[in-house]
Amino acid sequence: MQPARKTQETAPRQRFLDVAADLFARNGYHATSLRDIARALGVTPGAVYAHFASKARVLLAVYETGVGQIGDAVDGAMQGSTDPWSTLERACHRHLEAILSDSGYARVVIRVLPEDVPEVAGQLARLRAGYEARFRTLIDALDLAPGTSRTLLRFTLLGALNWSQVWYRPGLTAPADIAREVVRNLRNGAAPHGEEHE
Amino acid sequence: MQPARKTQETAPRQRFLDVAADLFARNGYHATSLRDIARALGVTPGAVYAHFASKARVLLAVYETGVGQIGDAVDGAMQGSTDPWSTLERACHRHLEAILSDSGYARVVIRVLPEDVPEVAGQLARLRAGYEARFRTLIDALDLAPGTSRTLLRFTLLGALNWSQVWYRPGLTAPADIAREVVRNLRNGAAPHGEEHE
DNA sequence: TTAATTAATGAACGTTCGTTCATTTTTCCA
DNA sequence: TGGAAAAATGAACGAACGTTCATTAATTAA
Repeated sequence: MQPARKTQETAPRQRFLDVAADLFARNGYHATSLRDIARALGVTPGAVYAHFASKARVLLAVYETGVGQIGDAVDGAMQGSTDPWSTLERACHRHLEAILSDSGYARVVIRVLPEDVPEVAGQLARLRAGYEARFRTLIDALDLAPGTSRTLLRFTLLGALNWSQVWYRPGLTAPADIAREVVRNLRNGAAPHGEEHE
Repeated sequence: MQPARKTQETAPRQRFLDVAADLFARNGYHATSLRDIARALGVTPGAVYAHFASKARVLLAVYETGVGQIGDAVDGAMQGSTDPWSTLERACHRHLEAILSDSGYARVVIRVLPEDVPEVAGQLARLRAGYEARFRTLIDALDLAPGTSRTLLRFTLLGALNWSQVWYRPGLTAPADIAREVVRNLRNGAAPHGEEHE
């Protein structure tokens, strides 16, 4: 018989990742030291190296989990086919919830830019791109006015959503409401309906 | 006779600011050391302190210039009254040109977040807010569909514009084209005209 | 219970950081 | 041209950084 999966194999590693995700999300990568992470766990700085080869690898592991979390959330919004705009709105809702949540994992993916950490920049960028591909799919499914650039629409949407990390404070408009209005504006415009300029 | 304005009074200080703006914009605040700045000028680290009290003060000075540059650019777009949407588009065009330009000053204002530098966070935030007030004015002048949140529209627009720092590469769509399409999408929507969902 | 494996220690390493300061060099105006 | 003011030097400071490693403690499997 195969030995049962080792119990709690990843438990201590997990604890490191949890606090690293939180600190990276809250203070950024460069402003967070390994000593900060160790201190938050009541542990010595050297302990990190029993689980990770370097600080950059810690970030990479956080990124992987973060992309997984937010990717799963958006995937959940994509299945169960209603019309493409509603699907997009649901995906935006999930995306916002993730990047504004208490969990640091997803927040790190938006807050820390790949080029901030050259040692793993390529891998971070690939993870990010893999996630964002979902929005390419979502937008490809839309019926758009002729001449509309889907690429620019994607960037516009992601920018509008991700920038919320800069201004959002809990207690303001809920993520669901933000998603609804952003998508509505991008779909039908904020100008009064019926008005068209020549 | 008043003494002529001291010739080049600000010349050396200016040179420090120029390279600091460039490095802060390119690599971020924490990833840029005073030694990097000094090295780029062929000068000793201590030389910085003949002009600035601390690294944070260097950033603050860069921020002030940056907010001034981008503010002037947008102010220029706001006078000469055409219709409010065209004015907004021109302002977005200027905003994009500034934050994607070769000059680091304006880029720093978008790239470096106030809370990244606690020593001067309040002052940075105030400078930022003073600049962004222009967009409040611009959006207040728009005729909008009932129920549209002007605040959220402003955040959406600024997010869409500012996020371009993450994806924009020279040679892609020009700032003028980006501004035109972003504003068009937010005004009339990306969906085919005439289509409305129930 | 014991042996092997995993986790963490604690001290230190070399480096870099922001910063200080007495001294020297450069610049500018009278 | 001389003297004041501005600018930069160069060496050093203490602190913090990421990282290493022989050693000890804790956990797990047989």
